[in-house]
Amino acid sequence: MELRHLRYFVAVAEEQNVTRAAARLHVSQPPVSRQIRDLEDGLGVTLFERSARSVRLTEAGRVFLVEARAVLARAEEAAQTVKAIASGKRGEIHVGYAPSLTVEILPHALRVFQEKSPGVRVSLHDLSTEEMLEGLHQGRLHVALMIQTSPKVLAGLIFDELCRYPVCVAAHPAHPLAQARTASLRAVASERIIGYNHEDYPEYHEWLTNLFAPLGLKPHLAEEHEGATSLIAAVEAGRGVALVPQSFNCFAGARLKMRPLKPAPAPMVVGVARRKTSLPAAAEDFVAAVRHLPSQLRTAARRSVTQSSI
Amino acid sequence: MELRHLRYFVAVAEEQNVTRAAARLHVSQPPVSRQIRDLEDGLGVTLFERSARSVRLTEAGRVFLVEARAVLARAEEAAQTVKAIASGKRGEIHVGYAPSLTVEILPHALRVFQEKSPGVRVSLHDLSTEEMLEGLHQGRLHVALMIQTSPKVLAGLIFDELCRYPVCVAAHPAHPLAQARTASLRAVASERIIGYNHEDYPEYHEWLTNLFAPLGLKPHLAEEHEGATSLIAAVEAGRGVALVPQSFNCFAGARLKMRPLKPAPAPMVVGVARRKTSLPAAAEDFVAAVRHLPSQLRTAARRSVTQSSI
DNA sequence: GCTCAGCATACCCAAATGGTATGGTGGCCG
DNA sequence: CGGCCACCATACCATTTGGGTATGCTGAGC
Repeated sequence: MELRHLRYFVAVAEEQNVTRAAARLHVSQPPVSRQIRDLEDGLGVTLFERSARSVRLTEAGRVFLVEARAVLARAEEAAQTVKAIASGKRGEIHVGYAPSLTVEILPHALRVFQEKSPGVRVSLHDLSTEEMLEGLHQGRLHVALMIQTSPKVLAGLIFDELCRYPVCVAAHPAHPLAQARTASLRAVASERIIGYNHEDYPEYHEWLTNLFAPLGLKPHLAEEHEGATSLIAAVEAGRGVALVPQSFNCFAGARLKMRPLKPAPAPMVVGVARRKTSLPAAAEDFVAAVRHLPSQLRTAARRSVTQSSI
Repeated sequence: MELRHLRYFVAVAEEQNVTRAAARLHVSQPPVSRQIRDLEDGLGVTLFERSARSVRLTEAGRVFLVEARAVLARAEEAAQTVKAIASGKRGEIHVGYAPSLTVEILPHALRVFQEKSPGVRVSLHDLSTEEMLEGLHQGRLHVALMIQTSPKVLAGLIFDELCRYPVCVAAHPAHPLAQARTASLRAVASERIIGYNHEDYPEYHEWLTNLFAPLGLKPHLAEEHEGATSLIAAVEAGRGVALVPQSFNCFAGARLKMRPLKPAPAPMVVGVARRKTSLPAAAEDFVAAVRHLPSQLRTAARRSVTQSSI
C-alpha cells in the first residue's frame, strides 16, 4: 500500500465515479481503475461495489475512506511540520549562557529573535564554561553565549565576538579598593582573590596567572567557586575581591562595587559559540539575531562603568 | 511522497546506517540512498547529515522520524481496521425488527451472534413492515426480522423463513371469545377487529380480507393502529379483538388471552429479509446466526399455545 | 599511510505506472 | 423494445521508476 493508492481511493470515493476521479487526479481513467484494484488486492478487501455504470463504496470502503483521509492528512501535516522546522519557522533551540556575562545582551537578543521567529521556543540553560563546551560538542546545545577561550579549547566550534568588557575589581562597598575610582593590579595582588574553579572554568586560572605575570606578581587565589552567584556572595561577605568583567555590575547590583583596573589589561571578550557542523535554521537565526547587537550594547560596558563608578 | 519513502526513512533513521537499513528492508544499499535522497528532494528538507562514513539525523529529521512513524502506524491501523470489518470481526449492523413477531427468536439470535462476533455492534430498530422495507432498499438497514409479504413487495430482497405462528384471536381475558379453547372465524367476524393501518403494514388489509373470504364473510376493521403496542392497549381496553400471530402471547403477557383459530388458516410466517446486493460480512453472519434457530423455537408456537391456552 | 567501513554514483534491467484503444454492460430515452 | 450513451474494465504499449551490480570516494582507525 502506498499513499498513491489512498489518494486515488479517496478521489474515487468522493467522486463516486472513476472517470471524474481520474480527471481530478490529472490522469486517465484506466490507471485509476487499476490502482483501486491493486489496493483492494493488497488489502484483501473489496472497497467498492461495481456495476457497469457506477462504483459505490462498500461498508468496509466507507470506513476505509475516513481512515485513508486521516493517513493522508497526517502525512501532509508531517511534511508541513518538517518544512516549518527546516526553514526555522518552528522548533526549539537550546542556548547555553553565562548569566553574569550576558545580562545586557541576552534580553535584547531574545527580544529580537522572538520577534523574527515567534514559533521557535528558546530553551535557556545557565551553565559554566565547561558545561557549555561539552553541551555544544555533544549536540545538547545549539549555541552558547560565553567568554572567549583559546582556539584549542574551541576546536570544532565557531566563536563570534559580541562585546568586550573591561576587567574590574569587585569588592564589598566598604572595602578599601572600593574607595578609589580605579584599582591597580598591584593593589589587588595583596588581596585574597575569590575566583572560579578549574573544572568548570578551564582557562580561568591561566588567565589569572597571565594577568599578574607582567608585573612579576602572583595572585592569591583564596577561593574557587562554581559560578557567579556564589562568587558574588563570597565577595559581599568580605572574604576577598574578585576580578570580573564589567558586566557583573548589572548582575551584582549594589551588593558590590566595581572598579576598573588601571592600567587596563586586555578586556574580556563575550561571544556566541556554536558547532562547526550545520545548525538548524532556527539556531542560525538566533546567532544572526544575537550578532547584530546595537552599538550601544557593544560599548555599553564603558558607559555603564562611568555611570556606576561614582 | 509515498509510504515507501517513509518506510525507508524510518529504517535508516533507526539504524543510523544505510547499509544495515537496506538489509532490514531486504533491498540493496543504493536504492535506499536514492529513496532517501528523493524524499529529501520532495520535501525540500535535509533529513540527514551525511559524512562519508555515516548518516545522522538533522533536527528536522528527528522530528520527521516521529511523524513518519505516526503516518506508517496510522496506515497500518487503517489496513487492519478495514480487514477486520471486511471479515465481519468488527463493525456495526443495523437490524430492523417487529417486536411482537420476534420476542422469541431475537434474543436467541442476538446471543448466538454476539458469541460468534463479539466485535460487532448490533443496532436494533423497532420498525413497521413498511419502514423495514424502505430501510432495506435505502441501505439504512442490513437485515430485517419481519412478517413474510408477497413476492412483489419483496422485489430486490431475499426473504428466508425462520418460523411460523398460528393465527390467534387476541381478546381481553373477560371477553366471550377468551372463554373457549379455540375460536372460529365466524365468531370473530361479528366482533370489532383492531388491526394495523395500511401505510405501515401494506398487506395487512388484503390478508384480513382473504382470511374471511372463503366463508363469505367480511371482517369489521374497527380501528387501525401504528404498531403492536397501541393495538394491544386497544384490545386490553375492550375496544375489540385482534387477529395476530401466536408470538403475541409472550409480548402481551397476561393482559390479553390468545385463542387459536379453528379450523386453522395458513399460519403467519416470520423470517429475515435482506437486500439482494452483497451485504457486509457481519450482516451475513447475523443472517446465518438467526437462521439456525433451534428446532424448539421453530415449533415453539404450538408448545406455547398449549401452555397458555388453559 | 594503508585499510576498510560505509555512503554515493553510474549504469542496466525489470517492474510498475500511465496512456491509448477498445470491449462490455446496464440504464435511459425515443 | 431497441439503439445510444455513460462508464467501468481489459488489453496492450510506452515511459518512468525502483532495484540490482559494479565501483568510486572519503574519512576513521590502526
